[in-house]
Amino acid sequence: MLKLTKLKADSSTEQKIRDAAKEVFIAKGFSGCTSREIAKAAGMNVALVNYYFRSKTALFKIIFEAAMGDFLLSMLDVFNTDLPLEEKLRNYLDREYEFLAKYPEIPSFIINEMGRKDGVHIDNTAVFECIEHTGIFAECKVEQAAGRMREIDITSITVLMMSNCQFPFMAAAVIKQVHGISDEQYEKQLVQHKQIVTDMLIGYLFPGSISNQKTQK
Amino acid sequence: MLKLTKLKADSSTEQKIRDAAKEVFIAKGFSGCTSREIAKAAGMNVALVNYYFRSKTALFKIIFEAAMGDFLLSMLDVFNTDLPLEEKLRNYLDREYEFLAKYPEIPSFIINEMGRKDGVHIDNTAVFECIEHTGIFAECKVEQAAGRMREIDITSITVLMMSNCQFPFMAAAVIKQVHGISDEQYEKQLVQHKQIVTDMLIGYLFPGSISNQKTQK
DNA sequence: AGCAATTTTAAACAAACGTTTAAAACAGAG
DNA sequence: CTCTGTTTTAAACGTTTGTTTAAAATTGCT
Repeated sequence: MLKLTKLKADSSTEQKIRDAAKEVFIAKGFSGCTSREIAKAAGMNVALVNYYFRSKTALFKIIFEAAMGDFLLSMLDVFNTDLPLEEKLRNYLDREYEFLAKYPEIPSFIINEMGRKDGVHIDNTAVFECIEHTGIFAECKVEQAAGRMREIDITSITVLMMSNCQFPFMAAAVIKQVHGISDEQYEKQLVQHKQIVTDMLIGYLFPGSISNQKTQK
Repeated sequence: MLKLTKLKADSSTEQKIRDAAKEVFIAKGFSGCTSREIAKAAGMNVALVNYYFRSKTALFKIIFEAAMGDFLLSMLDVFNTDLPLEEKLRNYLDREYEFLAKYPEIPSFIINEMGRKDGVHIDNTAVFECIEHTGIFAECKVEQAAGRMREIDITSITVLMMSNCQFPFMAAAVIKQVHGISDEQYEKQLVQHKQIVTDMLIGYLFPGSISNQKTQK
């Protein structure tokens, strides 16, 4: 055999570094952590980080794109169902809060790193068309034309959804400090905030819907 | 005279460093920039940063608290008017979008730095009571008791407001890249998004208000 | 002018950074 | 066991980091 010994390598060490890097990068950002910190978190020597992944920058790109992917995947398979639009959006909100409860730091991570002057740049067409391919946008336009959905451009709809899902997790530290509430209290807060957000968004986007006639409280 | 010469010092150099630090810190965060970068932005020698402000950390605290103050002040004098609550919230949304158009990076800055494990910690009671002292929360409870405002806890109300104001500015880079729109296009987007947010929030918080009967576009 | 205090500078400091090296430890095949 | 390629280690690399130093320039006062 020529060089098939290489195939077994990708299990332990490389994956441990990848996992540690994911945790550290997402928690602290690219410039907020060091190669040695990642190595230590993985229980490895510093040199191994560059042995498996050429450089800190190269490793970061891998982690970032994976995070971006996880985030996208979570929304895509909600949109790929064939429920009515309103139910799809309800499910999206459910899923989003569920995802964010599990990975609350990912939106900050993506937003910060993409906002940096010298930050990462994604293939914009890929992400957008990935979502558009689910037909969700077309579906919105159909509902809007039928008068069942409020006439708002797609961009604003997505910003409304993202704002009300992601911000409560991104600003958790500030909100907890300002309102002087504990971690457990804020978790409960988030549960009821999800309900409020759902009521508000569905009520606003589908003004005539039967599901929000006198559903206040 | 003993040592009154010191009084004139605070005009030029010190202020230039402060201004440069504000710009650089807010744009890149504490760990995203260096002392030398700040000095260069101010056109000064590195040592002067530590001559006027003991350390990078000390300078950062000053900048952070100033940013926090600016942000608070902007909302406080809206709440200190004696307009009806609904008008107050409308004005708040106006002011917030105006402020954020001018300083779009401040929310990210505050949220990121306060979210860091070893990040800055504010005097939580100070900020909260500063807002409470305007009577805005009491006013909400009065309106809620009178059945004119939806029964939602104060925390959720503030989170709703902040989410829909701050997030569109914080995530600007991501949204622009994903939707493939230019800076100018996104500015227009924000103008109409403000209107949408206002309609939605007012409509949700004051369900019976005359100002949102059939105001859909 | 001359003097004392303040402000600015260039240089240096140790520590930490990302990255590379060269040798050691390990694995599998003959 | 030996040999070969892969994985891991400790050490060092040249920079850059925040900070300090000590000398130079500047200022304000008499």
